[in-house]
Amino acid sequence: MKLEQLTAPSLRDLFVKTIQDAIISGELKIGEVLPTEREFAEQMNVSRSVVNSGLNELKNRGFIEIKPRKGAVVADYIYTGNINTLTALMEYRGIAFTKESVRSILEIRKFAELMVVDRICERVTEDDLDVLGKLLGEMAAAKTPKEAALIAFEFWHELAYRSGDIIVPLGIQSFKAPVITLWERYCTKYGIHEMVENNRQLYDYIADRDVVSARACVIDYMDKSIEGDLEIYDT
Amino acid sequence: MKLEQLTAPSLRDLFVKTIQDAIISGELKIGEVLPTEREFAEQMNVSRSVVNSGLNELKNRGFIEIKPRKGAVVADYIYTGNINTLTALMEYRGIAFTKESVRSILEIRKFAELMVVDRICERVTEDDLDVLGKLLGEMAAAKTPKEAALIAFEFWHELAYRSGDIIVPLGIQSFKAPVITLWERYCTKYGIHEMVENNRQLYDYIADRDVVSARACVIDYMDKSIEGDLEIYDT
DNA sequence: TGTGGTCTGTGGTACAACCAGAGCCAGAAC
DNA sequence: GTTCTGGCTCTGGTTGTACCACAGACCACA
Repeated sequence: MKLEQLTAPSLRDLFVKTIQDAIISGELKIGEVLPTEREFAEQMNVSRSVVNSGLNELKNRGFIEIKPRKGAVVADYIYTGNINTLTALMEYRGIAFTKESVRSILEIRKFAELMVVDRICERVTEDDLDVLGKLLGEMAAAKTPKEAALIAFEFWHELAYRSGDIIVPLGIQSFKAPVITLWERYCTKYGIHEMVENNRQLYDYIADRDVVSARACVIDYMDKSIEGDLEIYDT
Repeated sequence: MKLEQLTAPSLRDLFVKTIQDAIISGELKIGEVLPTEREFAEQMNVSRSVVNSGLNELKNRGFIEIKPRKGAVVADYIYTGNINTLTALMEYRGIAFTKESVRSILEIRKFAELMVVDRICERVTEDDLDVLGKLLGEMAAAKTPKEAALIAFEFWHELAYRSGDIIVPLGIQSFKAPVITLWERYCTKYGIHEMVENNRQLYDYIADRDVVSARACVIDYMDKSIEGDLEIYDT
């Protein structure tokens, strides 16, 4: 008998998901005034803490605006939102990401990757190559696209961390969820092997301290993603 | 008699600031195990809610790692951190940002600004120009560098929002605090007028739908910031 | 030897109570 | 009639408290 794991979501998370879905789906419209915390608490049969904490989370994600002692309204989240909003939008099953959105994310990633490559080629050590090589091995051995995408992200983040730049790894970490989602879809469509090969080639150029080829390699496979393979994200 | 405003910071914020400063200053070292929540609560004479909530905030900022039912340890925040960490680091008075860090942030900004300019020149409307023009006016009328920097950020964010791209404004919003800090320092050194003129010129090119000149304008003043004016950030 | 029970201490969660401020309005002051 | 003061009510903000599940150590016993 195969037993599945049981997990009990917290009331707070349930509350956040309920309201967030209502906002993304359009059931709650931009500018609409939300019930007060006490009304939420009473009607949903939870304590005010759950509601207060949940509304604050929704504020962090850019979905609502809270005016102390006045109330909360649904925000224009493309305007007020941030990276967390993007993550939430990408995880929302119902939303269809357009070609243009995916293009933007990939262009940002291309830019970040080039910044990293420029810096790491100048200073890469044997220790760095050792760690990165092991990640490549793990990536190749990954069984599911999700697992492979996660390791690919770690590979990228490790590159950034070891590039010596302070800012870039912090920025990259913020884009974690959206980027993993995109690479997961990429692997599902084209197979893990393709992604591993791209990274392995980049690794080889970095090992040779060959900035020019490494840059060309990044530009090549990111442009390929951007220009040629966008149709898979249209679903 | 002139009365100054009184504001009472919450216990939670005080707690977060205390621990965060200890981590950034190096008083608490990476890998060091923190006291338990109950120990914190007892010794600092606050309730566990304050400590629990504060530790979670520190986790969000990438400064600690919480292992449920085991304890919390100080994280390698350049590795685990995100945009929030960057914001916290920049707001920490004691830290000296290196030329390289500032260069990274400005390069990211340059890239983002170019993405925005490309898109908005194709689709800018009279309504857009109206709103942007008003912001320019407010920027010129700003009395303090802080105020001017805030409006400059709004101008940039408004540009991104009206460019029609969904991702870029979300990304820009995430970089809000660091970018404002940098522009504030820029204004303090060179005066508000300089910044306003840069933005006004960009505005004019956008109004003319002149992508090439607008791009050149951005590259010009961002490179000037990056290459020439970095010494002001070394303090 | 190892299995399962129990106890202790941890962070996770939820609830209740109190706080300060915004808005409204009756009624005093003029 | 107008102004404005003081208090009342409702809001979100904050904090103290209670209970939960789980990790780990320990132990009794088969």
